[in-house]
Amino acid sequence: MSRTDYPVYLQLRDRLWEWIEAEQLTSQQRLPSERELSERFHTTRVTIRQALSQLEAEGLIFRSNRRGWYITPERLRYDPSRDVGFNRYVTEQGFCPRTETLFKELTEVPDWLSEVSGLEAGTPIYHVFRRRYVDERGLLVEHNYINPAHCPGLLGESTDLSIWQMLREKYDLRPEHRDIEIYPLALKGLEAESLNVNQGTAGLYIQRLSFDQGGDFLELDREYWLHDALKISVRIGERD
Amino acid sequence: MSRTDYPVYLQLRDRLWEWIEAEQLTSQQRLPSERELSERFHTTRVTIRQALSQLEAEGLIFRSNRRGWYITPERLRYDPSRDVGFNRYVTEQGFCPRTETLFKELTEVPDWLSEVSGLEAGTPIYHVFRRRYVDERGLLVEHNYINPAHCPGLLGESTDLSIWQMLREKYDLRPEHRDIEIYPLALKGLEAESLNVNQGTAGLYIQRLSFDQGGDFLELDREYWLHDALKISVRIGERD
DNA sequence: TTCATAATCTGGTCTATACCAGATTGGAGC
DNA sequence: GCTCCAATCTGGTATAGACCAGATTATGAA
Repeated sequence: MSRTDYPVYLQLRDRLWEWIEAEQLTSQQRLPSERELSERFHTTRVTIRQALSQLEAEGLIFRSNRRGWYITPERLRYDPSRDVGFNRYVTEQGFCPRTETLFKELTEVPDWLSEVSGLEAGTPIYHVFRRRYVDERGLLVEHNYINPAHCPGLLGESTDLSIWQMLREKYDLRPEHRDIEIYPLALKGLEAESLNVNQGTAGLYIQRLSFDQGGDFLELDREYWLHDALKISVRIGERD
Repeated sequence: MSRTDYPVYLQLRDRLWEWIEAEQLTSQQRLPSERELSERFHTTRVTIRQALSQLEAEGLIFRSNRRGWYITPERLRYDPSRDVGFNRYVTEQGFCPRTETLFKELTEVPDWLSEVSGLEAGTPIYHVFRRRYVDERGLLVEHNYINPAHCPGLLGESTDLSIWQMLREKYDLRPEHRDIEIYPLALKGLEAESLNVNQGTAGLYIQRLSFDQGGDFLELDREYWLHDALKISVRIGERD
């Protein structure tokens, strides 16, 4: 016996879920168009969109701008406390990674970065902006702000692979401690455009601030992930 | 010069933001009703709701069911790697905490818990379900599954304070290592109802699986937070 | 004053429709 | 086969209503 006073769009959400399971749709497969679905389920496009938005919030489906709705791939497991490069841990999980460098520049430390890093505002800083894909779906964009005092000439290197691997192998740099911040936010502006999603799409923000043994600022990493793309997984302890 | 091809609801989002700043609205203050806003900004309720939803996604405002829109309080900082009780770290940040135990029971280990904990399915397990407030806004609900082998009679104690403090002081239990998982999800079912939010509201899921020195399962913690309620903040390193 | 009830206000849901812009597709011409 | 362009398909945006249910407030009786 189902609750009859349940709103239509929630009933549709459940029916769509069941329909997707029954059809055995899998990762990256496309759903029928909204107009077709609204006919099939005897409702309007507005209401079917409400139901689809629910499934989107739950991470079952995602939208590709003006192309349609698709089944969301499995979440990527991610441990921000470790230094394993993106390409490596994506590959280890059986997916195909890709990184695009959207731009890189030598610029000046802005005020907000000065506050968290301890660097003096106006001094030089490397800034790299990259987009990362898994199985050809763009999952995140990332800003890296790197202290050039410890790695002169970094921008001449390729930034399509792990920056930390490069810092380690070329400049013998490794972080001594890190301040990590994580919180949900809405993707907007440059980040939303770069990921080709609508303004206000749910996302997850991950920030990592790395310092060396002497307490010097090494690097700031600001990642903007799609909300359905990852599952953070950390093991604490097993030491002392 | 503003982009004229910008959708109305995004212009409204920005104008609402500016209006809120100009009015100096602060934490927990109420916005005018949607009907009033749609008149004031010369648009329809549907469109104003789109703009409000954007600000909600950004965490600037939140809705209280059929009561209105309110300014979101500052995010709570939270470090899931530490054992500081909820009441303590909320108080330390200048807020007022409150915890309600919605129910507690002695039940049997379900299959999914058996898989992650190593306990045999069907064996007894304590289950506590609580709701936590900050400044009288319900921010999260939490399920605790506790291994009764290590703390007999736990349910007789009050669970409105820190469970870990009790485990530490009464039963001399402390976790040796933890597996933590964090990801965004949609609040639905029991969790949405308990927090008095609409089905599909954006949330953040935090799971902590704790084991003692011998590798025995101690406790599983499943927290469902409002997406705009917290900022996870962890320091890694400064050891070895 | 207290308490129940009625009126009112609020966001939540839903219909039916229209047009837009970007993405894709199909066909004409080379 | 190829390129280019037009037709078509897609989701995205917007209007103008309507009614509902829960929350709040005003009212009036005890």
